[in-house]
Amino acid sequence: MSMQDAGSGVALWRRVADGIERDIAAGRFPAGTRLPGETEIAESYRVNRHTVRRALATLAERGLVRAERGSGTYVEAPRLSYPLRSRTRFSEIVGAGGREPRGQLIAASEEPATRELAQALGLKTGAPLARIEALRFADKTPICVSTSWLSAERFPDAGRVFSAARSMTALLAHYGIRDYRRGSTRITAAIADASDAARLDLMLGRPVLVVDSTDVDADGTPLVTKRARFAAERVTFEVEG
Amino acid sequence: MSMQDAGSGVALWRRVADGIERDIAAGRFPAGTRLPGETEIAESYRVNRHTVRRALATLAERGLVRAERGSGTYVEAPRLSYPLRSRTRFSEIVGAGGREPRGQLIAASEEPATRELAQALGLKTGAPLARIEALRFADKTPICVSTSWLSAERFPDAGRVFSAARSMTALLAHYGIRDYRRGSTRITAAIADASDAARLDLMLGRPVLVVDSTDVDADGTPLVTKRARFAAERVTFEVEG
DNA sequence: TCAAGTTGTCTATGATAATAGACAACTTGA
DNA sequence: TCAAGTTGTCTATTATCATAGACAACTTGA
Repeated sequence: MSMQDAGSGVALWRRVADGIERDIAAGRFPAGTRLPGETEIAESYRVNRHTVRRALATLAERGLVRAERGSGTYVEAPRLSYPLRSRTRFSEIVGAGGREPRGQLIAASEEPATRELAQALGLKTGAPLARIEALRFADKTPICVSTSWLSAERFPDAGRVFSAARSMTALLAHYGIRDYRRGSTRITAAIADASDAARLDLMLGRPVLVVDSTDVDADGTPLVTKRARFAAERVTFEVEG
Repeated sequence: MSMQDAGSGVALWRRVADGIERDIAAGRFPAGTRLPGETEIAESYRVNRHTVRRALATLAERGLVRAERGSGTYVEAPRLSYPLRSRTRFSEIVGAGGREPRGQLIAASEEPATRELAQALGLKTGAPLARIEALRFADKTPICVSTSWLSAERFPDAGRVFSAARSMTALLAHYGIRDYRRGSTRITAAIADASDAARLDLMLGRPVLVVDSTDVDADGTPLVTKRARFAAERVTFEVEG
C-alpha cells in the first residue's frame, strides 16, 4: 500500500479500477473511446504504472475495456437503464435497450416458508414453497441473480415450468395469470459474496444492488416474492414519481 | 492473502467485516446480541483469529459493535428504513424511526448550469445555479451527503437561507413553496470516494447508494435537483408500488 | 522509413496483509 | 475460589501489494 492509504482494506489497483469504471459508467469515456495512456492514468491517480496495469487488467477481464498493444486501451460496454415501474418486465427492459434478454435456471427446490416469506406471500409459516434461483442476462452479460419463492400448492411443479418458460412472466401465464404488478420493492446495496460474484462474473468486493420485491395479481394477492442481486456496475435503476 | 483468494483486491479482514456487518444488517445478530467468540468466527470464515480481530476493530471504530474484554463482543446499532415516496421528507423518515434528524451545511456556492443540470431544472445551459452541499444525520450517525442545485434567480441567497433553515423543506417554505413532491429518482450504487468516505465516516471502499432526484412543485415545475450519496450500510430504501 | 508513443514482460525491493503461537488480563458461572 | 472462556498484546514468518527501472513488441502518423 502507499502512504496515502490509511489501511482501507481495498487495494490501490482496485480503487483505480473503480475510478476508471465510474468514469466509464458516468459517460466520461463513452463506448469505443480510447482511454488515456497508462502513464497518464498513473500520474493522475499518483500511482505506479504497474498498479494501473493491474487495474486495467481486471477491467479487461470483465470485458469492460480492451487493450491494443501499441495503440491504446478502448472502452467496450455501456450500462443498462432499469426502470422500476409497476408493470415492467425484465425482458422488456433489456429489449428496450436493444439487447437480447435471457434467463437461466440455476436451481429449483422446495422448502417450507420462513416467517418472513410466509408473511410476504400471505401464507402460513411452514407452508410449502417452490424456490427458483435464476440468472438473467442482457446479451451475454449477466445482470442479476434472483431467488424467487412461490406457493408450491398454488404453483405445482414451478421449477420445471420455469426451466421451460425461462421467464417469470411466462411461468405465471402458464398458470393462467395474465396480468401482475409490483406490490413492494426494497432496495439496498451490499458487497458481492463469493457465490454471487461467481455467477455474475463479478470481482469479489464489487457492490451489488439487493432488491427484495413481491409481485401481486390484479386483486393485490401476492404471487411471488423475490430477492435479486444486481451487478451495480451494470445497471442504473430509475424510480418513477 | 490466503490461498482461497484469487486476488480480489479486497483484504480478507475487510471481507470478514463485511460478512459480520451483513449478518447484523440482516438481523441475524440483533442490537445487544453477543457475537460468537473471535476463535469461532475465525473458524467459520477459515481465517486467522488476528484477521477477525482486525475486522472487529473496524466495526468497533464505526460504532457498530463494542468489545468487552473477557466477556465478548456486542452489537450496537440498527439500520434506517427509507421509503421512497412522492412526499416523504428526510426529517419525517428519520423521526419515524424514533431518531433525531439533523442537517449540516458543508458548502454553498454559485455556478453556471451544465447541460444536464439545466435540462433537469428546465433552465438554459449556463443559467446561474445555487449549489448546496449538505450532510444529513440520524442522531449522531451521518446518513447521506447531498449536493442540491436550485435556480439562483428564483432562489436568491439560497445558501444562507439553507444554513439557517437546515432543511430543504424549510428553505422552500421560506420562498413561499408549501408543497412539493418527487419528480424523478434514479438509483445506483458505487464505492465511496475519499471525500464521501470522510464525510459519512465510512471506510474507503464501502458501497454508497447514489440517488439522483428532482423535486417539483404542485404544477410539475422543477424546483431543485440533487445527487445524494447514502451510506449503503445504514439505510434500506423502500419503493412503493 | 523512422521517431514518438503505446502496451507487454522481466527483475528487484520495501511495505503491508495474513498466518501462527504464546501468554497476559479479564469475566463469568459453577 | 477456581476453571473455562473471553478479549488484549506481543513476537515471528510468509505471501502479496506497490513501487521502480529497463527494455521488447507493436501502432501510428509524419
